[in-house]
Amino acid sequence: MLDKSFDPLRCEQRLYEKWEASGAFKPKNDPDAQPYCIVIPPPNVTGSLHMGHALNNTLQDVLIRFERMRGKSVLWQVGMDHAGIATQMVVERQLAQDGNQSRRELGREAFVDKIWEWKAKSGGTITTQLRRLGASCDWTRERFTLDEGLSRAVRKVFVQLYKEGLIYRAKRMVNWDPHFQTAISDLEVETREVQGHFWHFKYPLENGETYEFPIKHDEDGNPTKWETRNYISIATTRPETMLGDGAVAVHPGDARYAPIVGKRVLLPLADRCIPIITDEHPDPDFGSGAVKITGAHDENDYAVAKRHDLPMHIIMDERGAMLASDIMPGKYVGMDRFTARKAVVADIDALGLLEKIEDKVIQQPTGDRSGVAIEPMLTDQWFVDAKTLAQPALAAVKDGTTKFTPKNWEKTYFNWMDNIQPWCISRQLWWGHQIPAWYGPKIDTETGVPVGFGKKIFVSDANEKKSQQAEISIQAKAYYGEGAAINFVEDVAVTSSGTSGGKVTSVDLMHDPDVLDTWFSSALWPFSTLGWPDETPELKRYYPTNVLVTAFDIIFFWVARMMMQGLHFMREIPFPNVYIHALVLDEKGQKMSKSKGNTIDPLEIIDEFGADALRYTLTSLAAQGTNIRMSADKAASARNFGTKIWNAARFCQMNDCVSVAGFDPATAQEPLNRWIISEAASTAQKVTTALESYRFNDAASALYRFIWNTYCDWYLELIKPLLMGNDEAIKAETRASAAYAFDQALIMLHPIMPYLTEELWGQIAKRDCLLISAQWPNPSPELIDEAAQDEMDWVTRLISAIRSVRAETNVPAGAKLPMVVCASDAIFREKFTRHGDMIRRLARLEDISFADKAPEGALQTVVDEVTYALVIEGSMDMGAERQRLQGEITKTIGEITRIEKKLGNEKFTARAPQKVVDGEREKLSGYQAQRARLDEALQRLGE
RNA sequence: GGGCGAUUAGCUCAGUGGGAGAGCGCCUCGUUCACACCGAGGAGGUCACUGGUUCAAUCCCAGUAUCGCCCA
Repeated sequence: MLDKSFDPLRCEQRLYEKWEASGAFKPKNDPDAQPYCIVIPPPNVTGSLHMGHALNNTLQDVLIRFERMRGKSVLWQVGMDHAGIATQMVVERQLAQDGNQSRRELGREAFVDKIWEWKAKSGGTITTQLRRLGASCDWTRERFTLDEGLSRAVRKVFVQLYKEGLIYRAKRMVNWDPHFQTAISDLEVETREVQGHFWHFKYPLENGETYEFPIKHDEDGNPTKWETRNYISIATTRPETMLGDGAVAVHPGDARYAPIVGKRVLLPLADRCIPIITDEHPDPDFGSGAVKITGAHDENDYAVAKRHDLPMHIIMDERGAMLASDIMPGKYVGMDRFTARKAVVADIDALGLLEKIEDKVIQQPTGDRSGVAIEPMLTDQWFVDAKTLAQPALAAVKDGTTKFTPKNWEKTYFNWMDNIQPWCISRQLWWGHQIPAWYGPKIDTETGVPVGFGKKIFVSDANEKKSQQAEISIQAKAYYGEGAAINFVEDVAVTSSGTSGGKVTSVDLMHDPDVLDTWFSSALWPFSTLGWPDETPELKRYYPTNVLVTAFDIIFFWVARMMMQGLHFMREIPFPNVYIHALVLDEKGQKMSKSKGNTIDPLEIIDEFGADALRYTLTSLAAQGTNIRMSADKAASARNFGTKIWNAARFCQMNDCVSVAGFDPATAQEPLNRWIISEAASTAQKVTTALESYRFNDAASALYRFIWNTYCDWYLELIKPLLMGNDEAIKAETRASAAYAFDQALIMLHPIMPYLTEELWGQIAKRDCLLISAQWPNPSPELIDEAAQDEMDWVTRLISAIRSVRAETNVPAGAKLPMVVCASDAIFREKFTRHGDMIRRLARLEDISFADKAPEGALQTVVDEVTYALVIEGSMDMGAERQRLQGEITKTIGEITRIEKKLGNEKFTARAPQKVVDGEREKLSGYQAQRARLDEALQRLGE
């Protein structure tokens, strides 16, 4: 006998282990089975399960379990990425807390060892949590982006792209994170609005020169008043950058400054002169119309500086402190950028050159992980020519080879791909794939002498340090000459080279210390995890994968980059479908975030309500194109749904409704049984179609309706009299049908609520296999019996109508009333012979008789043009009954008027489809007949 | 500034060119041997606004308003 209810905490782990041990998580070893593969969007090794993961992985698991039950050979490829910055941050913080040496004190190798230790001990919390969620991924194939195999793929891709000219090293403006002291990609920078200032400075003209600056204008904009100025006014939100100014720019059409263009200003504090130039960049209507140009520290200024060949002074070091150089006044050297900002403002003020300070809301670029202001900096970095790689990726979506669901996300994808920028892939970190490039000096073509360390680059995709150095040595000797001794050094500051007799005798090479962006390896995920660059059977069988399931905020990170790399290296898209699901918000519709403190921990929901409840909630809310507001209340009602199913199973068990081997649902005779079999079949169609088209909420609600509203509320109630009757044949058929329909429900609900369904599956009957491996329903259309559906529809409507009358006229709930059916034809009597017991029981009737007319003073209701009279003892509330009937009549008249008006419109009858017109006529006559019955009923009540 | 989306019952949200739906909440009744994490019944909505297309618009189109998100 089943317990009173399902106990998730007691069952979940046991069931999960059973599934895993059964081998169900591994692809089916059947060459004829159709392959189906999803690669998990790799969670970050430092991460723990949040609601977004819970949704993302629930939906993947629903698809995976569904396709597995459909008999496909299913691979859910799982794994994690190494999350360069995040992981390094976590371990550095931990070292600091434990009072250990810092990263730099420890040295690179020891530090990386520490990270591996950390990973072994604390990394990958999320994989345990995915198990709790019920994710049925193939753990035997779990991968990590820093695995040997995946690292090999990364090196191969890097080297090939380099040789193809699609990866290059260049000095460009990058987003520099002074906290982590590394470059980061555009996508890791978020713009935050902060309260800042606009400082207006005066830059005096060289040698005290003056000019006439217009200060008043007439209506036509012609100047009417001038003042004599010996300075040019500029404004800035980042005063400290003025120390690196290379020019002041004005718009070429700006007449105010025409007299001084080409002259120079004396840059205050720095005491050097910079030119006044013209460029299209300054907006004459904004501020003073003059702009300071700091070519090395601002994206726009960089463009101007390049156009005019201005010097680009790098004024900060990697920590954002002022850098010693010949242009940097000693006073500021070593000052943090924000300290320097204050100092510069104070010093300018002291010189009397601070014109004014305005408050201003600044769009501050901020590191999404560090939270500090990002500094645009001119540095040497590696870049991917994303524009070129984007072209095939763009085309594949344009021509429908890869489809987005919902489709409108394609626009977002196009928009980003069309405006794609070179992708900065080098990171000044230690945790990650070290860039497989080695630097050496370039041979001067004139003198034959090695010059300019770093100007010559060698690459190798070999796997071991030794073989890399061997390969690089061969390349180096080919370049520097066979006689050159090749030394590998660790520090760029100590490189040397030797020459003798015009030949290179020795040369130092250095491995690039930087690592690649984590996303560089994640982009290879759909094929690197399947074994590439080896031609493994998995790669052959499962690439392209079937669908990528992810949230929209990751379209740029994953989808776009996986598309680019997949197409380039596999010559084929990585997935034909991209399903973009909702974001999970809190109850108030706000993004969940730790800083806001409004997160809902999925594990807490699992602890309280069970994994199934969480999964059902998320699935039922996963409507396309909308976001999800999560709350514990919603999980509670999903839990209640589970309890309902559990108790239906208990009922079946108590009544010996156990699935019968070899039972053919098509042979059922009883309309009631034929009906529930029909309903199960049409539910199967709905759920299958819904899951095939990623309409998860439709699948969930179809199952909810079938199980709760159809099976529990009606079917189980209706079979009670049959099960208590004496007809053994009917009882047997009913038991078998009840068990069959329930099994169907369990099977179809399994992908969404795997634990509870598996537990019931095992408990209520002897089975050949676990539910996870059971076969998905593929009901033949002949199981759908419209006549049975119509008949049971009538039964349920009649019962509802009688219950409604009873409740509205305050008939005591327990009272059993006799009912008179005001119809006498044989077919009708026969219906009651078949279903009388059920109707009597559910409508609480004592006895059903037939007559032409309703008896005086009875409650009456009309269903399908037939009047049913409930005879009650003693006096009833005539007023209430009259009011009730009058209400029904009013409603009916409303319908009649509406349809008559429609049918009275000649254009309608002429132009609307015949089917619609006929339908309306039929409805009209139905309502008219009903109204006649209701009128009679009212009259019979008497005055 | 550009783009996307939303606006339907008290709340959260589905949905459809032809009779407005669910869950939760609310009201009334009920502990009949699956289930009170329940059952029965009920109240509650000019489907944001203004135009247009159509025989017919909550749905399609245009515009307006409000809100949200992404990008600059």
